[in-house]
Amino acid sequence: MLVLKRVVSVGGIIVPQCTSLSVSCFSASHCLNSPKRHSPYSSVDSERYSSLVKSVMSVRVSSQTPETLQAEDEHIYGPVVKAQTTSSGPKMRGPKTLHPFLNCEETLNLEEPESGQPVRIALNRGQGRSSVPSVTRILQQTLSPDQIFYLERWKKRMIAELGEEGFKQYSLNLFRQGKLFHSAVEEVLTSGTPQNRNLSETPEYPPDVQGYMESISHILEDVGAVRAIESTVQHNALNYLGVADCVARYRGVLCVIDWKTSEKPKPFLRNTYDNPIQVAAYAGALNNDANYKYQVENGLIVVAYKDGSPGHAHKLSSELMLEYWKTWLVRLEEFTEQRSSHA
DNA sequence: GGATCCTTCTTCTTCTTC
Repeated sequence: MLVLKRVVSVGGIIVPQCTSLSVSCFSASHCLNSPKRHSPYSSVDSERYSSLVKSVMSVRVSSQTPETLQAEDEHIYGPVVKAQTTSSGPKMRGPKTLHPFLNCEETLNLEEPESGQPVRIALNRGQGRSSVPSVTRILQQTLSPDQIFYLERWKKRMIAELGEEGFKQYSLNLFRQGKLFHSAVEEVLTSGTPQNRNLSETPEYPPDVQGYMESISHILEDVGAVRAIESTVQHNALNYLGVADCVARYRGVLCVIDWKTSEKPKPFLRNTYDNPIQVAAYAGALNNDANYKYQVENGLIVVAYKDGSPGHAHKLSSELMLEYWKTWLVRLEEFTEQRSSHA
């Protein structure tokens, strides 16, 4: 049975998300090319029924909408300068074909030994890659109008509080902490297996990183068999690339892992916004990149907190990964359309 | 040497009651 879990707005299009997809979908790539067989919702005219679906599926109903909030903000902050929109043609309803998330055609060496140093393929933009867009850029340029609205509102409020310069420093500091945290995680993971990492001798992290590392120490204990770290993945057929944080086993399951720092608690997967799409995009690229001789179906988003409170590990099952992969394909196609209309 | 790239982050209603 299919269960309609929630409704996600993708570039202004309401996409019903389903669970309980057939597991057999992942063993044969042809299944991915015929989603209708598995999801009756994929044939729904989502534009026509979007408001209905939204009102039915929304558990919590707020009297405030982006529209009413915008009117209020305009009153307080002045008129909004709207970004130019590019959608001149008919609204896209989803990708015409679903490219396989897994690459089943190539001979894969699943028996590849997992010991040894993790792979780290550096990003080399010089080798004809300059025109290949990145996962981050694609996600940033295909944010939904709601996402753009809330992000802009947040930014305005922060600037009102901190001033332009204060906000700039605040943002730089968040980025700096994120980078330091990534380096520290990398250092721990390359220092050995969970068993022989010397956890009693706590390494001296920079003060800004100490709390984050404490926050995820219980999660790192379950991460082993690290295969790749900060490694470039490129989907040659779909023409995009990215740098995956980590590929390793979490509680025995091979995952693409993304490490995140956060100021706010993110106890649920839905609190991580586009992060699951990012992870699915990396996994799909890795699965279709000849540099990697194995396939990864699962994902993990690890959220760390500065005050050292227990971090969250959000598991992305292969079923969920496939759902987010489909969402990624929509975003990718939207980006490609944007690009061609600008050319 | 400088410029550019990929990342690093940032959003999710309100204030009604026990």
